[in-house]
Amino acid sequence: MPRPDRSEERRDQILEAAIQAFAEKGLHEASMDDIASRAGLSKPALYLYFRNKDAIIGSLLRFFFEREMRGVRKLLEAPGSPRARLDAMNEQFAAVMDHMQLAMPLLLEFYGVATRQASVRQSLVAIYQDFHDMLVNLLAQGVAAGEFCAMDTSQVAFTLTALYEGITLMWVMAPHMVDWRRQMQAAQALILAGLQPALDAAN
Amino acid sequence: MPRPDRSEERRDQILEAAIQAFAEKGLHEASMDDIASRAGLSKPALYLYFRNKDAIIGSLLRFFFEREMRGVRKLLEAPGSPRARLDAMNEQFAAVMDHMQLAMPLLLEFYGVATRQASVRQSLVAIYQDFHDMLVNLLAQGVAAGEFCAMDTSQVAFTLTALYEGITLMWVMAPHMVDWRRQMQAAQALILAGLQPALDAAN
Amino acid sequence: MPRPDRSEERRDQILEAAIQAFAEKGLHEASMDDIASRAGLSKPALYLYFRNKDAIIGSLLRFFFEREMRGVRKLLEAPGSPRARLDAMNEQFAAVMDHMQLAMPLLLEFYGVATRQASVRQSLVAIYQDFHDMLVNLLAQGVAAGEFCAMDTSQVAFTLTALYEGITLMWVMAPHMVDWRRQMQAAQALILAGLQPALDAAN
Amino acid sequence: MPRPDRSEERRDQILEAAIQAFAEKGLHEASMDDIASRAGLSKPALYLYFRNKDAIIGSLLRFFFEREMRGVRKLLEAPGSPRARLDAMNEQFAAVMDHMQLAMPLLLEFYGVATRQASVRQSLVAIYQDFHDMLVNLLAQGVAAGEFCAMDTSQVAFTLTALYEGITLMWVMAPHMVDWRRQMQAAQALILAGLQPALDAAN
DNA sequence: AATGAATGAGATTTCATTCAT
DNA sequence: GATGAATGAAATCTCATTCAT
Repeated sequence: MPRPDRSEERRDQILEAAIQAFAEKGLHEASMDDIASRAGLSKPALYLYFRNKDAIIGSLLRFFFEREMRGVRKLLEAPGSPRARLDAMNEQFAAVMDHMQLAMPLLLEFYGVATRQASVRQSLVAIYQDFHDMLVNLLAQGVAAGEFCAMDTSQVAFTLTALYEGITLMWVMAPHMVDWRRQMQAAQALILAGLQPALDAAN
Repeated sequence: MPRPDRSEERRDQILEAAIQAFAEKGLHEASMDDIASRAGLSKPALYLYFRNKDAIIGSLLRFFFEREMRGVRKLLEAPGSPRARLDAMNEQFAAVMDHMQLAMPLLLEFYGVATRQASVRQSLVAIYQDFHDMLVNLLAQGVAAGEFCAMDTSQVAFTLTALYEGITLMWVMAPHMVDWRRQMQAAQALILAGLQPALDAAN
Repeated sequence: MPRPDRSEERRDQILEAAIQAFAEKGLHEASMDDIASRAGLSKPALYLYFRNKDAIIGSLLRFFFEREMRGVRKLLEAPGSPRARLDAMNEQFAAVMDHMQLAMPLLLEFYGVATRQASVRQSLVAIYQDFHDMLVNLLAQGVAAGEFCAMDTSQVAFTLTALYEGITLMWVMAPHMVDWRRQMQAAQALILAGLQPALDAAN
Repeated sequence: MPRPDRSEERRDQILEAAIQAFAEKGLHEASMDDIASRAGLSKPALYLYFRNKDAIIGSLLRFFFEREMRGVRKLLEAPGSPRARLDAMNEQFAAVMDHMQLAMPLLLEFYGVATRQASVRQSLVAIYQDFHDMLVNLLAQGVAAGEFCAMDTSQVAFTLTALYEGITLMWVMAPHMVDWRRQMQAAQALILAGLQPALDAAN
């Protein structure tokens, strides 16, 4: 009688432990021992599920990024007016941020990894691209529906993406001074103010 | 005959080498040996000028941050209309980015350091604050001069700051796809479009 | 099937090797490598059982001192007349000295450590105190039994303790010239000669 | 005009500094830098006067030991009865101890060095021998003068020497608990009590 | 005579990784 | 599948010692 494959389960257990260890001590400072003890496993056990430390980091990267991409995709398919969906998106990301505050330093270290590993960098760029494309789509719908004036949708999408990144970065550095939700809403309002549908003068 | 003091010179030489080594290999992966060989010195010589590796990183951090703050301060005192000065600022930062492309991964790692060291984090936050304050000042002048409509200057300043950070981050990840100068100009134009003085025509 | 715990065994193995290495080369000159090779282990293996080199030295110190204290305690409980027990004590220590000749330089270095580390110094002083107390006890019994005349037992005990230390020190420096056993017996006889019970003839 | 030779002066200056540094930090822990800075000289200057660190330690050893031997010699030639001269000797050594308390840890480390270097060991043994011979002489005079009963002068001299060493050792370890002067006097009295001239029962 | 500057050699310690069970 | 035990490799740092001036 074959036992159920606990492989997947164990991998998740390890990744969870790795997130904790990395977030707490840093990507380099956290040792395999740190991860093993948090996972309640022995050190060699880690090597049964991951080839080495880099493999753990890689898996974690994919885990983070894929989740982000899933989030983006969902929004793309959500119902509602473009404006409402932008608001919903902010809301959703704000919620994620709240939950992820502790892991944020880790995310930042992932950016550091990305600068050195082309493959990682490309994953990240792919996310930007996806997000950008979705925004373009959303904005175009808004223009078509007369919610926004004519615009260079790609350009505006890029700006919004950069705002997401920038506000997040600042929030990570000074969580007590930056209210992610409020700042993002305000920033978006500022952008959209310049994109009122005609009757007014357009750019 | 007292020999000239080469101390400062050597320190710079080492910091220069450290920038190279760190940018190339990463903050943790670059060893003291890597730095020493790039500086054309022996390893122990490094310890004549810096107490330890952290001291080198610390000096480098201060070096980067202080330069950034100097840049910001200069802009505050520059002549010209607010709009023109915003443009000049973009231009200046764009030029800096061009020169710093190789060191950007290092800068990103510094952000990682910042998330773990309160003192570093505070230096960084101080820069944000300075930049923000300067922008508030600039925007207020623009409002007073009738160049912009009434606004929450602090809010707009924050948004512009976040844009700087966000665009830079994206540019670091995909330098070939992101044209810092153009994107920043466009993003700023977008913001300012919503801040036209009332009842006037567009720019 | 749980493997037997070899932990204690390994620790002893390392301490044994450390004694050899330290005795041979000196406390500072003997490196972790020296200890490891004598123990037939790799250097990192040492760190599985001792936090660092100081921990090894500390364990060794305790090992030496505790053994000495055990020796002292046993004597306290031994049977026989006070005089006979003093002789027995000399005999026992003489035997120990014979076996420990090689480790004596190490012991001397421990004294050096003791001068710089209060905790070590206190352990050593505690041994002196124990030894002294035991001798006081013994002498008091002798006085009570009429074997010795009245005396300042504490003072005499101190003198005997100092003799033990002094003779040992001289023997370490010149083992070929100093016969520990004979010198100690003679010295003790000299002291006891002045402590004849009143009005009695000599021994 | 030849300047006066400052060589000797400089050497003493360095040795003085070395005593301080060694006493404070320990023979191994004190670095050439420590010595140089205490001597108010540069590090290379030390090498103008001493071939290396060991040479400094060697000089210091000789310095200490020779002074001790000079002290011993003086006593030999002093006037007075044997008993009185023994008392005077104690007094003198007690005074030395008072002044040397800080350097005592250093002396102990010298013993450690002695265990590893035959030449040093021999110097030390020579001192023991000198001291012993002087005591033999003194005791013989006392016997001749009827101050002491007949005895094995060599044996008694050895015991007294060991007492000096032992009491000093214990005093170094517990200076607050051991009063060198008092203990040495008492111990000597104890010995001499057994060496009363005849009329009483001899040993 | 004197020293600022430099370095070769080596010490301790850590860690990712593997073996034997 | 799991792990206690072990290690090769490398990193940081220190120090006695020496040049070049």
